[in-house]
Amino acid sequence: MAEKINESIALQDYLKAIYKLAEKSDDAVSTSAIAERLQIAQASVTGMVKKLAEQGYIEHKPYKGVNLTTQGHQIAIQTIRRHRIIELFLVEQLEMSWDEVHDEAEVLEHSVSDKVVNRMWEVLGCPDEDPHGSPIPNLKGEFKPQRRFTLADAPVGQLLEIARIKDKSPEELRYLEGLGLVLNAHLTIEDRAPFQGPLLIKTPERMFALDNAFAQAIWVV
Amino acid sequence: MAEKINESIALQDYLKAIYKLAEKSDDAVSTSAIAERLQIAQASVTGMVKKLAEQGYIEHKPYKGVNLTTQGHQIAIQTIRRHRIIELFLVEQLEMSWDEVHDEAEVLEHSVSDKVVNRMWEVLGCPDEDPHGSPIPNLKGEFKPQRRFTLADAPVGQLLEIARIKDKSPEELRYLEGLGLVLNAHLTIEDRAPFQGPLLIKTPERMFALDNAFAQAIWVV
DNA sequence: GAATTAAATTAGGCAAACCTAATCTTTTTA
DNA sequence: TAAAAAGATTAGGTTTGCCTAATTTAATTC
Repeated sequence: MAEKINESIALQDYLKAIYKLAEKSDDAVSTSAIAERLQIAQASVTGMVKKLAEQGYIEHKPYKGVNLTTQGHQIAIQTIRRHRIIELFLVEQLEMSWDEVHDEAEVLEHSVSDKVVNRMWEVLGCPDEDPHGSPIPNLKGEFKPQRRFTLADAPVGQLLEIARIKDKSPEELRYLEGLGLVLNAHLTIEDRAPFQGPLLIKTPERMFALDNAFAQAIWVV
Repeated sequence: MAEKINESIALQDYLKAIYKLAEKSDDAVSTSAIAERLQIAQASVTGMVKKLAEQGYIEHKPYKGVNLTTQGHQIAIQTIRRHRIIELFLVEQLEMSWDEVHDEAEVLEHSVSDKVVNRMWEVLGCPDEDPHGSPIPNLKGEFKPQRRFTLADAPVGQLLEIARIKDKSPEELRYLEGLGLVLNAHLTIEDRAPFQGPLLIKTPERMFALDNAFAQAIWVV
């Protein structure tokens, strides 16, 4: 008899975190990973996970991890959609800077109504990418399919264009910007060291080494 | 030792409600009035009022009522400023309608950062009035002073311009709109019945009677 | 001025989301 | 494979902001 519960802020944050973690590992998501990402105590996550499972947003196998159900997936995607539209709106319409919009959007994604988000989206011209180059799902929660690699997987010696930089801290973003690694910039991978080693990158301006950790965050076409 | 506490949503709602109630009565504000306005049980209001008083946002004389302190006043004004800027932004930039923006703003005023609100304000051209004609305080919380009356107090037989319509429900706003009573519209009071009775109003289009309750919500220049 | 009514307050509780500490499970390692 | 370490869960507690019911204070009215 208990079904349609509060779509609270916490709920959305958990589902979004699980979605993002699942995206990069493919496995069931561990409670500790969620705790780490949301900066919440493990025990609290266990408790919340239990509730979310009871209410049908996720599946939970104790000691094994969690997976989103269709219902949970839908909410996660919609939350991400909101987030990205808000980011883009702040950058394009309010002329805010790339590295300050993430935190704003993190708050607003929970309080802006669908109506307002959709108006923003229309005003922006119904884009399918946000300022980091991340895809924006459409109204039905579908992403526009794209063929992309991270720098860590992309072919050596080929001209590439940066299509996306996954969430990084403002400091890291500024570092990358300093190197000329921004959305739509062009570059070539000259060499890649083995064992997850650094990459040798050439841009129109210069040549430099990039740690593999960063390479995994940069998507190219 | 307990001083700078959470500037929570509830806090802002209470201070704003007290501000608005004080504005129209001049007296200390009763807990029941707050309860009525916020749709919260009286006992809950008493409890909250106690906390707000302890923390220095209001002064509370038990059984007598409350008044804002300078600190509480400041927060109330800033919350109202946010509200009005958001409303205006939604109307002007997102082309939303007059009667749907209030509820949106009611939520967003608590989560939009000062930085974003100020960018909105600049994009709007630093206005000093919102779409209802209500004044928007500037960054320091000062209102631009204005000489205005409600229809209930305005002189008979003189050409008036509507400068403000105080918060009314969407239904009521639509009723007024149907009569041609919108922001900046012109009209004349032909006659006013005694004992808080109805007014006889003439607009360029027609002539009609208006209940005194509505007259008190309409400000004119 | 005593009795009724209205308004405000106290008392005791609840739900959401956290937390810490203690107790399992599971995995790793010697 | 037994012991140690890592990860997950349970148990019990906190804070915020709300609720209902009971009580107290103030204002009205007969």
